[in-house]
Amino acid sequence: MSEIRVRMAPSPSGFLHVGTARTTIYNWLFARHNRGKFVLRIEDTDTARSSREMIDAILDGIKWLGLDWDEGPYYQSERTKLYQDYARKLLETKKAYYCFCSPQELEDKRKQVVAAKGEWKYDRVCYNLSDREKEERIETSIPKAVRLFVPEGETIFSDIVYRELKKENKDLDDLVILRSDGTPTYNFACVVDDVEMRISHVIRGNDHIANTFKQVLIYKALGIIPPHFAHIPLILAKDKSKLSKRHGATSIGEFKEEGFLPEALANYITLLGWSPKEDREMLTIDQMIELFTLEEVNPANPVFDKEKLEWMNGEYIRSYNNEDLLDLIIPFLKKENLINDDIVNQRRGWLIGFVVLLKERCKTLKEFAEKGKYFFSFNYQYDPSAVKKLFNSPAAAKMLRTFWESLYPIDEFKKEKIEEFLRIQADKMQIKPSVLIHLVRLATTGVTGGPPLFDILESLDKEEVIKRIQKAEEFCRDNS
RNA sequence: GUCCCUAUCGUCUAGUCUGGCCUAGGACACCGCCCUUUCACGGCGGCGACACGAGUUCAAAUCUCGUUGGGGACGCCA
Repeated sequence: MSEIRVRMAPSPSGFLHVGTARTTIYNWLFARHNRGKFVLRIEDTDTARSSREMIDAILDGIKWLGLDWDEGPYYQSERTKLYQDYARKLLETKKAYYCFCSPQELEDKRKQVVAAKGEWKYDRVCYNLSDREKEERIETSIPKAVRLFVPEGETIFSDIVYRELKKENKDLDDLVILRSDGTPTYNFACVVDDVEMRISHVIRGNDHIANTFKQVLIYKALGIIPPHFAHIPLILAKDKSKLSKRHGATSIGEFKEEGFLPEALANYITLLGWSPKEDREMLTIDQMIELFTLEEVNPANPVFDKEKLEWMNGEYIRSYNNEDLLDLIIPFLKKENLINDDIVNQRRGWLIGFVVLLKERCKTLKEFAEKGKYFFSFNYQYDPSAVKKLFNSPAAAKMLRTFWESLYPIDEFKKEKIEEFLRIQADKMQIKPSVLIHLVRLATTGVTGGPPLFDILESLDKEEVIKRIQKAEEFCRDNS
């Protein structure tokens, strides 16, 4: 068997979308599984909609996911002459012909036909021109595009995911392969590049199935055996419509900002439409490479379920070692202005403690900054519904006062010691320890949930704890 | 409108190609219990699906046809 070569060919008219990301992963996994090559090609023939910024965003997204490429990126915009050579070949062999119709003319005709409830199809006026008429138009330099002549019959190809796909050629019309400005259209550039790059397997979204029939026709006209095709199902949003901006995060960059780990996202996305069987879900990249096959890709379109991605991300967070995890969290803490470089350099041990306390409670990296805000700042609000229940009486204020006063004598502010003192105070007040615990938790963190209280208090340290409880005592008094 | 694809719990899926092992398995979510100062994590349990209708067969989630639902494509965009 000849070398396995696949390619990903994003068009830089947007950021790296989850759908594109998954197609990239499938291509990459297939290449690695078969010890083949993965080529990156930027389809930027539409210069008006392409920008360097988008290209970089896409490249960064691919790298962030932990993927790489063996060749490229190639840029179609730099290969115009190549496409023209191929088009010339087709003109010479009469598999293609010049079309002098202006876009405006065609649009008018199309509108007319559609208005009369007819089926619009290019009417081949230019194909039917006499030789003299053709020469005349060429001489007067009327802009001319090149169209592929679609013969009668049917076009069939075998798809690795969808099995045999068939289409009557009469349902296709003579497609433009070279625009009047000399640039290639997508289908043509795609075929020429896949040929030139010796692509063995074309793996892309199933929204390209209709294009594939046209491309197969181009291969045939060129007298070249087409590559293998594998169309993969499209990712849908929760309401089963196409995944778009209004459904929340759809670009890889957004997931990064929300604190998702690349390996979690890659793992989850790979499982949309493919299963390793044996009820396995948590897969390392190496395991995915080993197990991935295109034949097992499910042909139906899956729905993107962010909740499951969050669960999976939590699994990855919990499996991380604390040191590495902290490094991943630091940017998020900085972004919220909770820490600065001094704290990172001088209090790393303390930060590790913070990570340990929150790691089982966060599904994303960003949540460390959200749920852990009170570790760094007194700038938090008391949860209103908790205030109603707990900070509602002079008695509560008194309990808080008794407790913070009792903290002064503790010289070693360690959790065991604090707990011991709290239990003694509760006993003296003739209340259950849990009552006091809840009060102190709300006072020192503003919320009712979170890591074990005594760990939090030790982490905050004595001065800070006393200050916070004093403030809560005041609040409590004003509130009752 | 025309053409193409698709259909197992709410969601991702195993099982479908090679009918019987399926009173349909797992995961997320949800609910309950246990652990526990709280929230989580973890453990245990529960809820929950073969879209519908014909046909083939001793036997159908699995094969065939139709219906319905969903998706996609119909550009001198990619």
